[in-house]
Amino acid sequence: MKEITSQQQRVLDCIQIYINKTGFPPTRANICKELGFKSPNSAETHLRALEKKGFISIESGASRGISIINNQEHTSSNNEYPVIGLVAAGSPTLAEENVERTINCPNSFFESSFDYFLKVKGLSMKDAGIMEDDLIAVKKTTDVINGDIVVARLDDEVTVKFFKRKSPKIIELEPANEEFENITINLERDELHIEGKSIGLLRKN
Amino acid sequence: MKEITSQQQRVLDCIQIYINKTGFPPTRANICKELGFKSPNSAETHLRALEKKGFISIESGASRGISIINNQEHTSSNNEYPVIGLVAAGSPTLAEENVERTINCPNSFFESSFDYFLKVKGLSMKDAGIMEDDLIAVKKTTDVINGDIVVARLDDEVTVKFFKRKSPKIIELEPANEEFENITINLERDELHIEGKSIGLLRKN
DNA sequence: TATTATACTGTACATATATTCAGTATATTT
DNA sequence: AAATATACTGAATATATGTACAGTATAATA
Repeated sequence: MKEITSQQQRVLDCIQIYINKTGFPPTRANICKELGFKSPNSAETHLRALEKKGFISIESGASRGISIINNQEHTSSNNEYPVIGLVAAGSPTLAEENVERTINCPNSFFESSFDYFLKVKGLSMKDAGIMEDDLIAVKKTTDVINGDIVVARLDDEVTVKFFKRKSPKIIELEPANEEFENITINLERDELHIEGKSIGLLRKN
Repeated sequence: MKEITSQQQRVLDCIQIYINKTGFPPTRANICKELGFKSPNSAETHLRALEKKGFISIESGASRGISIINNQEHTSSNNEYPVIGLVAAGSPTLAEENVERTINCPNSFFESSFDYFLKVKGLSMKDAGIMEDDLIAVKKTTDVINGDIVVARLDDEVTVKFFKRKSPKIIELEPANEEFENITINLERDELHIEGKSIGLLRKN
């Protein structure tokens, strides 16, 4: 996609504003009136340039047949995010049988992007404000630092805990509840999988 | 707004689907083709009926000048919800100076509709999983029952607590933290305002 | 019983609209 | 120096489109 010129940006903005205001795209004449052009061909050539550069698509022959092409990243569109039950055994996969339902949520809802909601079982993180059946927004990543709330898997056991690296080979998974004990992992002996980290929380009363 | 008929619903759906697919509304002829009508006037009369009942608006003379009117409640559209800081004194009004920012969120995000997010100060509800700076989704209502987490105001002091009615005249506001004490209110002496109740919670790590 | 709303077909037409062609001018690229 | 992209005016036109008019038919309402 080539660079957009400032005039073309004005035209593109004009189209978006017109759609927001009326619910349907403008005609060439509408654009001319909005931007002060005196010939419909002024709008036409700009539209063709925008189409060529991939910012809009034009349905040939159709009146008001302009649609703005959303380049995924930038827009604040919504997605259906899967809700996965935290089963005591097994990796929290996105396989269909593990998806309880989905939640529609803006892509940029939390500070960072995320991949799924995990439904929390138990109260091992209660002092961190994570209660039973809360949904934590999980970002799939292994890039975690001390203090992160991580979704960790030891063999087939999945838990949500604070991450703390004690030494290059020793990691501790700390609960936020006096009644639970730290889990110490020696990476030379035990296999630890970091499935992701929590970047937000959702609770529906 | 009168009842919509099943055929009118088909036409309305057709319009929405057409917009989703193409980015602009259909013509009469488009609707006829989609629904199998043989006369453009079939679409026209349905459109006029939908307009009369308030489901759409039609811009006279404009081609494809149809826009669907969102009747707030029903649609799964998004809204900007204000985030209000829990100031120790004063009612949590939606006045501009109290709105820290807004959060875009589907209208049907929580089980019930709600009016604003309240940013929580302090840890008086920590055992209920409500931590400092958490955002609780507040529905403006005075219709609360025992066990509800309510936003209550005593004079100018606003707090979030469990609601418990002890007797017709006595209400207790219970914190969820051993270090805090119950607040007992005698409605004959003290003035209690229930600003709303919490119907959900949002935390951004 | 008359009226109104719903649900269509079919024809006709004014006008709303996309789109082409002919120019002018400037800036950038090859 | 030639070609291409940008940024317009102005006029012309085929067609896309809204919309009115004339019918038919059924069901609900006053």
